[in-house]
Amino acid sequence: MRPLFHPAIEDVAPEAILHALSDPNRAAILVNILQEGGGKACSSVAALGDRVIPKSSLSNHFKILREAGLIRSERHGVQMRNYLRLDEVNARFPGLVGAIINAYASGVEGGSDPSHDPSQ
Amino acid sequence: MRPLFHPAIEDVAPEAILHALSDPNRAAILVNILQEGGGKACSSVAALGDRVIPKSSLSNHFKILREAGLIRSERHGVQMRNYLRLDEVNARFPGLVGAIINAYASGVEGGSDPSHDPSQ
DNA sequence: TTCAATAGTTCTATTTTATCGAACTATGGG
DNA sequence: CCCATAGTTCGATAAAATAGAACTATTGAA
Repeated sequence: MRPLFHPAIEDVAPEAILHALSDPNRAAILVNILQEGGGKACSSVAALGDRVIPKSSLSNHFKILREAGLIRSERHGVQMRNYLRLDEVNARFPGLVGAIINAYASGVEGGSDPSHDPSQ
Repeated sequence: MRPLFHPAIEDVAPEAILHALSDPNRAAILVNILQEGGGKACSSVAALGDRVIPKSSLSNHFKILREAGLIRSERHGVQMRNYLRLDEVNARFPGLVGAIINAYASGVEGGSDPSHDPSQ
């Protein structure tokens, strides 16, 4: 099994990030990891909303996030832990990921905090 | 020929915008329109960089931008003029389009003005 | 050390989406 | 009416996403 490719931050392309996050599932995974902070396993996001995602699809989603430069995946024992590369990505593309996360949050995908009204 | 669908701004989804702009050609078209200001015809962006885009593909790109809520297309005589819906989109998703344009600009895709230094 | 369980990856077939040439439609002018 | 221009739609092919099934890696027993 090849050892998981992580692009250097200078090789990360905007289109890859946009493509990765143009899928609401993947955006939700990113937010999920962000909320944890400490490295999330694939299996712990097996369901997003009411939809159960097959693990082959999940694995692919993580791969796309990884190869877009958004996350780093490390094996810890039997499971894989995923960490955001936010600092690097923010240094390269200031405000990009934040604006995307805000955009998704302004819709009504109230996963954790549906108690406010953003912008209007 | 159906009269071109433009979504109401409140129906515009973040994933549609990200998907639309995850294609560098479409991002370049958007920037192109932005630089003009006054309504750009499809045919006037027939080539982006060194690549000539077939008009059926171009038409499709404009359609995707339009249905993502990013542009408005109006027929003026024999041609179609395309206008950004930036104010609306910015009101709904603050900073999103700007961050995306900046991200693309920080790479070296100098389509029309290669005479400057893009940050690093 | 062999076996089983867990966590993910890879393979493969199927579906979905994108691309682009060719044909078509719309508008304006001679 | 006919032609030119500008764009859309159609249709065939190519590329990408989805998800079930099989495989690999790691850990922890027996």
